[in-house]
Amino acid sequence: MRRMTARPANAHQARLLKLLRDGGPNSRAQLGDQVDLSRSKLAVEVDRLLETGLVVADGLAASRGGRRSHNVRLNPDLRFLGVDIGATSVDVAVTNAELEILGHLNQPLDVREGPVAVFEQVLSMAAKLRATGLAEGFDGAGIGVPGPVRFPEGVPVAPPIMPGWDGFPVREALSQELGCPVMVDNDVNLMAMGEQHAGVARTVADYLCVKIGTGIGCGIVVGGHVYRGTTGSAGDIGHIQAVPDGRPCACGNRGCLEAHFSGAALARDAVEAAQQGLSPELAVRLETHGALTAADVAAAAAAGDATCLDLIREGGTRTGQVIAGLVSFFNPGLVVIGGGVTGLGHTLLAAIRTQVYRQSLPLATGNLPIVLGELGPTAGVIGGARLISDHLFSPA
Amino acid sequence: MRRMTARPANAHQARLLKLLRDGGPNSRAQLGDQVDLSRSKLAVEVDRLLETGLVVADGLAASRGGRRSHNVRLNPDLRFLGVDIGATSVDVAVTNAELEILGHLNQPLDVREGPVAVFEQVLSMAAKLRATGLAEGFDGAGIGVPGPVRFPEGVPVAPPIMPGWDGFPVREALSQELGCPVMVDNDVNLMAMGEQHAGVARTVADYLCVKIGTGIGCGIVVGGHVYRGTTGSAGDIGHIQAVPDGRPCACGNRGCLEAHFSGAALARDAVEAAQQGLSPELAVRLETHGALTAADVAAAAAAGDATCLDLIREGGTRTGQVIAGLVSFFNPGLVVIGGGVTGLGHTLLAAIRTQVYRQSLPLATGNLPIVLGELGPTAGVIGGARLISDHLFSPA
DNA sequence: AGACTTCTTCCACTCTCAGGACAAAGAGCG
DNA sequence: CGCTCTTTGTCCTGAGAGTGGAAGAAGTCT
Repeated sequence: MRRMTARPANAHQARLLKLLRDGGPNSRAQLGDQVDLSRSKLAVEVDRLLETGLVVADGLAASRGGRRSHNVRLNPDLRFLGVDIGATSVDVAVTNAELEILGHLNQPLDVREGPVAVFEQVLSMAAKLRATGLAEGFDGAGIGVPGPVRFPEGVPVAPPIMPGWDGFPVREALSQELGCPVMVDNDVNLMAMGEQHAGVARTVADYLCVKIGTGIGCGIVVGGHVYRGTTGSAGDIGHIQAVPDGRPCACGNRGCLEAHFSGAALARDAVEAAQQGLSPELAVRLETHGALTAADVAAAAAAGDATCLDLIREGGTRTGQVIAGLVSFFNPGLVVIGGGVTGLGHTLLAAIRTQVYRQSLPLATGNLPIVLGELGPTAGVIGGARLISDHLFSPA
Repeated sequence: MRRMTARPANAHQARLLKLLRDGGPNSRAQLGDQVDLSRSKLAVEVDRLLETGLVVADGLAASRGGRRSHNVRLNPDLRFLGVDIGATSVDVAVTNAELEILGHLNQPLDVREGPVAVFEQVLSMAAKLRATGLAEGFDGAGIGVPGPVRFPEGVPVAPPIMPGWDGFPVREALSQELGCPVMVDNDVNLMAMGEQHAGVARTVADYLCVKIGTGIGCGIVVGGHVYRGTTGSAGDIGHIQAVPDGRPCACGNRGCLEAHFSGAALARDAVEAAQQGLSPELAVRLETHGALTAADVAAAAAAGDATCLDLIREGGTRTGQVIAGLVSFFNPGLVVIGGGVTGLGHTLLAAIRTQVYRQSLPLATGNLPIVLGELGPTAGVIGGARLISDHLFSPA
């Protein structure tokens, strides 16, 4: 199939495309209820969208008491690629234009191997998905990388954990390889967009999305839009000081949140605890696997290991301290916790909640839900699809 | 004179009004260079604005090489009132439609005397300004209060330092008394708007404005607009924990920034230092005035008093710690320090800068100016005028 | 079967707006 | 002073956007 290259010609068409993306197949009449255009105008714009091929007819809608309406929907052959490059693994998924995941692959992969190796992997995963018949090509791709990005150009800038990526033209390179438009963003922002599109944050305009993985980051959504900051490093909360004169951090300071709690820090703590004989559970796991990860701590904690529970609680408290400050500052309507360590689940969440509700003022916390992300590993890839669809469904 | 009640009829007119407000008298041709409208369309809209009386003809412009253009400007009889209610004093100023201050009064006043007493004072100050012939009435007023505000209604919500104000319909009451439209906001947000309109922040879209007065607050500007948070308490950074297990704070927690550094805390520290004989300079002042304020500390520090310099430095360091966290999180393009304690000047600024540049990541601080506000006590009242003019110069 | 709803199409009419033509008013130059 | 060139303001026409009414098509419900 030839790929779509059409773009909406005006704001009305863009609006309609987004309604169809978020609401699925819809009748003209239903669309009319949502957009405040005259019937005639609406018909004209829908017809033009049909001409472009972005939208296709989709049979008859159920009657709402009178004549049945003709449904329209986004072209079911449209395909977006969502790519979430993490520090230690990569997710690649194919979605349709309604951002439903049609196929999803996950592979361990060290981002430090550099852009060339990573792209090779990503492209081969994309090819594999294509080979299953899910897609003949892609109409757009949204990529997340674990570091700050100069958003308009889609280029990582000074990413601490991605040696070799600084200044690499990710957007341009992948656009060439995939032959479709590409947008690049921070992985945390992608997760925030994903949870906003299909997860817990569907109804709030201002919220924070804290991702605790190998590192810690925070997606900031203001008025429904991701806020990226002046240089694209907004939300980089891993290096906020959580413990005065605390542990040394890779960044050169001491007491950074990330040094005290993150996937990496937790793994270190777990090994230490195992070696000191504080946790027989962990010691066994260390023996068998040769290494420990956050998942081991989660499993041990689930089995009732006191040391692991303590580790989680202390990490949650540290994280809660930092989040409490952010809540006072930003006064969000929701805080979402996500990322690799969500396996730690409600023990972690409870510790964070306790600390935030204790430290922030009642006016800010009064009606503030703090919840786990709903989408898990799919948040990032859905966010990627959302990112590129927002771009493509805007007037050129 | 009868007060103006006209409002722009569409977005084009609103745009033109704001250009005239920010750029002063302007020729039609110059306006045309800025708004991307055809000459005919522009002429129509300008004519309509002239009809409403919001805009008046203003003679001929200088030639730009051809026929001279007819200037237009905002009606010079328009008057806005800017009111900045602080914890211990109130500022009232009259501006024209270009937000130039025509008259300014300042009086000490304890906000805890309650809304009725404070409004009496404010209204009498406004009357005094009117009596000087600066204004025959007001076309709008912008009010700042030292606490969180439910912005759409203009009502303070649970303000910690304003007993008796909770839920008081400030906007409605003052609108009645003044007989003109009124908008109410947090005093810190007003300062942020003032510095953005006429101060150091004219050219940045995303910045933070930290006001250190009796308390500490932070104005947040995202994309040129003040961000107020879900419940209107965004920027309330005074109760972020700066010192673990630090001093007890009025809010019930320990170690809040405000408990360690603010106008109030500094005064307490100064009295203590004087009584312990650590600072002869302060002791003398305490003797003569019976009390000490931040201004005394500033004066003593300027005279070289080591204890005072230390107090300021330590306070700056605490503040810098918190700001460093906010900078990492928000990645602003500028940080402005203002409020009553700016008298402490560059000693304070240096301490804050040192701490921020040390603790935040280079990507966020790389090109981050941290500067003192330019407008001093006029920032708030200019911000007030700006607030109401933004409202009135928007389509109804 | 008939009355009522809902949806779609068609059409006439209004409004907006851009851009060209032209006149008015100035600058610069010889 | 006269000429040319530039800039500004005004007028006009035509294209396109958009509204709302009317009528027909396709349902439901009694």
